[in-house]
Amino acid sequence: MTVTIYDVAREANVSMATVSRVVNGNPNVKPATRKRVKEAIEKLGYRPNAVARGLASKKTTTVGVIIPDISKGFYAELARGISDIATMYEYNIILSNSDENEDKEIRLIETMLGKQVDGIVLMSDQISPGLREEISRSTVPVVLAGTVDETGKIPSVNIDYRSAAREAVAQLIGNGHQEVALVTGPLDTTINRDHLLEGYKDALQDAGVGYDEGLVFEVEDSYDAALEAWHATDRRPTAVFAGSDELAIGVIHGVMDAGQKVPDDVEVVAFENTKLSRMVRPRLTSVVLPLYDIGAVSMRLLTKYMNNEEVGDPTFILPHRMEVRESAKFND
Amino acid sequence: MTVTIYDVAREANVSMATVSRVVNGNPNVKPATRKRVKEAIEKLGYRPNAVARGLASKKTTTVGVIIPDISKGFYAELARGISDIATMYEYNIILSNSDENEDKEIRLIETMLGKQVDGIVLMSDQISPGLREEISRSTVPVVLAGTVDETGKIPSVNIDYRSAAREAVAQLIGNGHQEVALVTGPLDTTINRDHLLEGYKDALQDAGVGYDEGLVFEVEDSYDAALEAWHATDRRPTAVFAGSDELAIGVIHGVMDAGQKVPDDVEVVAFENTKLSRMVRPRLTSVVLPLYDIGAVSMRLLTKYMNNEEVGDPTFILPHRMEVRESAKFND
DNA sequence: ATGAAAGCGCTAACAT
DNA sequence: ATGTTAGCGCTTTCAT
Repeated sequence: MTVTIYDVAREANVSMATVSRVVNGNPNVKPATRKRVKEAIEKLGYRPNAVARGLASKKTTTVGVIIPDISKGFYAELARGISDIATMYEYNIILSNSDENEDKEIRLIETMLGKQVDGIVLMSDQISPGLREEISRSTVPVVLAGTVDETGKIPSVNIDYRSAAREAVAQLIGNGHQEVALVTGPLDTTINRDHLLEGYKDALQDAGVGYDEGLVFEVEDSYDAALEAWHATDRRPTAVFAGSDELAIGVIHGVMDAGQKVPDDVEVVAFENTKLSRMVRPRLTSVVLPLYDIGAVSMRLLTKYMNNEEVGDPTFILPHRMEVRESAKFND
Repeated sequence: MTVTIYDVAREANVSMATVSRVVNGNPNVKPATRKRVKEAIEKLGYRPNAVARGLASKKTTTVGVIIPDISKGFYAELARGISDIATMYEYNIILSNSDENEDKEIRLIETMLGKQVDGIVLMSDQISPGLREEISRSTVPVVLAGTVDETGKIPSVNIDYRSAAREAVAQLIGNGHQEVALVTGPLDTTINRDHLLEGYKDALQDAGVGYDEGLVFEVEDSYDAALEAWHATDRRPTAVFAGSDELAIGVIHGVMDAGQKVPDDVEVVAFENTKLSRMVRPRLTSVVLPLYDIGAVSMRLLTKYMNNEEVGDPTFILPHRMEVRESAKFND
């Protein structure tokens, strides 16, 4: 039924070793025999069995990708960057959703190692001690994409979220706002707690503005949650820094529902710059997270580790910038 | 370095076959020896090599997923459905983006077959003859998710797009509109050409309304394209059926830019019902495509084929419905 | 430039 | 209930 390297060898009157050589592009084959082998391959419709190859060579040319939820735009964008570079280097990807569940994450790493992946790209909100332990035990390289490891030991690719937040809030303050709110997803994730919130505080402190806990809205990471939070509060800050485009839109609609205008009464800066940011009115001024690039760079980084190339500092920081549209106006 | 089944066997004083049995949950093992083996596994940190297992058993418990573009919400949602059911049945997924490119699609199938996947889920706008040929040659089952095969030979899971379009347009006409526009993505895809457009025509015909080609706007599948199309035309239909949420939002903003109101002056029905539909104002009335379910059902179907279970009609049609919000008002 | 032969780590008869 | 023995289809020395 299945055509093997033996069948090809017989057909071409050579040994299987020779067939293996032409299949793998080894130059030590006389052109004439190479031609004969190729014809035999064509004639028999031979297709190399990657599993057998993987067993013999101990390389599978596939990498594992662990993602919280592929249906979320944020991660899907990262995944596309990872995938494109993987394809470029001729790797395939085993993709699994973790739902941020530590047990699942650990189990997925185990499964992927069992499948003999050559490397792993991991995305998560948080590297728990258990996860870190598992990663450090891994027999193949692991790199984090858009995921901060507080210890800085695990290779990772990110932007400087804290500075980005700080700059955004500074711009808002620079526009004359004294009451700048922060609307963020759950503060139990590293990025929200140690980067967005801290960057927000940094900017306040830089400007000599007092920190007012009542202006920090910690909500579930969704449009509805932001909207409801705005409906529920009677605070009326004149500026808002939101932790995602979706949160920003929720806030904007909340502001509108309160009879105010964006950006005239309230300026809003978002964080992420998905295509959503251009599809709402007013359009969002947003810190742009280069998600595709983060994915791409992390995969590229992984290829280096898989080839045992020297990589200096394992912590990569990509540049970020702000896209100014209508929800907040800055002159730069 | 790597611990094999032999090492475990030696440690537990049994044969490798026995180890294999306990690893695979074969009941024919005395509890006492099972315990010894498990302890040896634990002690040595043994992890079965899935590649070796795959070579010996000719099953890899991994399936290939070919997707146009994982960064598009439409497909990401399908993918999540596929992934969840795959996980449930203990399959892993090799995920690759095709960008709707026929050559890539064919090459991906080849690669996946080379990796010995047990089955393939394919998504595409269009099953070209070349692709269909490749699929029919596949040594493992292939099922289409959210993808229509005109021949009906290839197993697939969809909704009845044509009826959905027909019903949506009929509702609009029922609201008294005589000029109902269709804003659709490229008409060279099966769904747009043979389902949305035809369903639109069906409804017109049902109601005795003449077909006016000038009311069909074929645009690139994006917010901007819809918006620009609306800016460019001087037709002022009072109702619109849009081929996606994104197109609908573009139309709505175009309508607003023309000084008209939705739904007062123009009623708009979208198609897809992404979370976007609730995040814009007015919120979208939209035909809901059960994308997650389509993905889930197609993966479930694939498991049946992989187990050689009998499946009757290979063409599965899931139910659809309309979610009425603000961009069009219906009383039902 | 080509071939022979030994694994890679496991499953799956078959035997006991 | 447990062990023995062939493979699975390929890569990779090592010879020649």
